[in-house]
Amino acid sequence: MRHVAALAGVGVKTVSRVINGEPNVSAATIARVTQAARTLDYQPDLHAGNLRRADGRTRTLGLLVGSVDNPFSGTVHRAVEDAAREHGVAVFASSLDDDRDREQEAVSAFLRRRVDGLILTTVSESQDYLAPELRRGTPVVFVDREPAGITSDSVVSDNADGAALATGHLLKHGHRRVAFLGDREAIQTARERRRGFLEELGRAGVATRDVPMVEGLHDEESARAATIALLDSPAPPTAIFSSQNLVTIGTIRALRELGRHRDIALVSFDDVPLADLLEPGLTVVAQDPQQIGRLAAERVFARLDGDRSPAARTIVPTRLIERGSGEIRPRQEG
Amino acid sequence: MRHVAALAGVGVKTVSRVINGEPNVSAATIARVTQAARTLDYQPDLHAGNLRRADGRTRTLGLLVGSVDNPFSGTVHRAVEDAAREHGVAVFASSLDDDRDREQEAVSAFLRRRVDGLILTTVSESQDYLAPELRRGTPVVFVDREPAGITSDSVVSDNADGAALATGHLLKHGHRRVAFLGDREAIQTARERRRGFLEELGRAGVATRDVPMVEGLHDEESARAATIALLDSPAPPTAIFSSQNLVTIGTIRALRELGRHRDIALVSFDDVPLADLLEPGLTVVAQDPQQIGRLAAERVFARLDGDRSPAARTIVPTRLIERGSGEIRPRQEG
DNA sequence: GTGAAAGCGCTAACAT
DNA sequence: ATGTTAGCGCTTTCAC
Repeated sequence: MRHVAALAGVGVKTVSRVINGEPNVSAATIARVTQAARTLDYQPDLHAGNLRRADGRTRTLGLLVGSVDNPFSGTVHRAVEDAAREHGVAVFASSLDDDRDREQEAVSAFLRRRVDGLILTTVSESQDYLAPELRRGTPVVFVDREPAGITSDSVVSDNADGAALATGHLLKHGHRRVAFLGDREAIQTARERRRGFLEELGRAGVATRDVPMVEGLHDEESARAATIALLDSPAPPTAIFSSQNLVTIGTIRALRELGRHRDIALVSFDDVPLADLLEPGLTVVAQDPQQIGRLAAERVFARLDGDRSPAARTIVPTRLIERGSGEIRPRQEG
Repeated sequence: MRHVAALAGVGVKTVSRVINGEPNVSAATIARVTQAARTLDYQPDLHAGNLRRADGRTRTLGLLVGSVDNPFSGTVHRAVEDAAREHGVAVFASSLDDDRDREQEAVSAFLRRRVDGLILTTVSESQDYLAPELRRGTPVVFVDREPAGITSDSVVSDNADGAALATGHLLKHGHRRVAFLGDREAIQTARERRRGFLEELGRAGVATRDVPMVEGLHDEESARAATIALLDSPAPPTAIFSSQNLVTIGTIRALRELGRHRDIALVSFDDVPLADLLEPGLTVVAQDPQQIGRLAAERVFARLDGDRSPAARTIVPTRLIERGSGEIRPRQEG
């Protein structure tokens, strides 16, 4: 900046004024400074400025998602990016991998870089370590999963409701033996989905001891193995509710291998790419990751703009999409 | 930091030493400072430090990919993140959307934030605007597409070769009328894929005037419409080579709609999720986005570690995966 | 083993 | 309309 000032024959503050579009600079000076900056390929150092700037904003935001190569996360990320771009804000993205250490590490990396706001998917038991940061006024919005041990904004799907929707759909099609393939119990959304599933069965008067449940599934392979074991058991289910997209894919593979994909009903929580092109098409309870990302980002920016209203829990509705697999009726025995 | 120093009853420099794990501090002092930092929830400001630090590294990297919600980009991103994490480096991710303005905007945003290195997918005609930055010593690695108007490292798939592979596969299965569904000509990889396609046809002695080609396809819908028009034409193809994943999906939808998915052969450049679960399975020339991301990141870190070797073009091989759709033979007329 | 002073690139506050 | 001075939170250099 000093060099630019020298070349343009003005003081540094004038350069600063031109760069930041502040008033009270003559057109001629603006031109000279702009020209000098161009000649020297000057790029203002945002961080140096923020050190002194009144609002101390880095125009940077930290985003922690399940994994940047997971389609759900990707859509959330994209929505956040779009909102951030409108505000001239860049986004740091990290993958959680449902690993507590990664969560700590990522948050700490964000904080050391003085992000203006945080959008987080978490796995740790409590996010109370964020309390000091919240007190400092940094907006933190939790996405996909709600926070624990702390109060802050969150944007989540209605997991219990969506699971009930899926379960009810299977019951409506005549199933009584509906299996539940769940993720790890440590994951809040997994517990919510199980709750929705069980409550819906309860309302229908299905004895839960008749309900095959497998939990702790976290990837395709474990889900595939669990499905095979389930169908090989003495009292196999006629329908499956799989509570997460990776699990769903494993389940589909297992059903294909066993040649049962046309007679075992399947509803997935979470949409998967190309679900409509499978045969049968995959019936899902779809979340709306685009909306989740957008609302979370809007929340952050509203907070940064001074919104001091109490922390809010925003619920993004899920939607049942019938594509075939969920409308299969049980063979005879029903 | 001043507060921590005061609380611990030491000078600021000592705090600095403790934070950065520098030698010459007594164990007792380290303990006192660490304790004080914890009590005050002190987070060192990385940027303030970098202002003065000798190497001036922000431990930050800028990544520009097609779109963060595209599976190819997501995998590249994830590989870059993993490599970056090992180096304590955070990554800014942005989406290009094949838009020149976004390219400029993103690069400029990265530069203003003083990233240590850049990993870029580009669309502009020339990246010569990066020359000053390169001279300054910032490592820039181009991924997926090679740079123009500038010399720098790149990591790309062998597009022409992959296209030839796909085309040869179709010819081998008896096809003579193979259609080409291409992306915009402005995109370097699109041109390379077309070249590989045409060269392979040439080697087989197929007259190129018999080759139906549609270019400028950029999304599912345009590809779907193009496929329908193609099959409705007086001399429809018996096989299709689709040169990009979104285009492939549009093509599959069209073939399904027309009920031709079991008699028109299809090979896709780029894998798509669940391609093996479609019926017929989708034959693809798969790229290796994980490898592309990893190699690009390694290149950046090698440069940051002082590697001054000439700019290199790293080619990541593609691989033909037979899954059914590419092995369909032409009906009679062949 | 520790601290004081200077300065990184910038902006705030107050000149002029 | 423009320049000067101080200082943001840190690391450097050098002294103790």
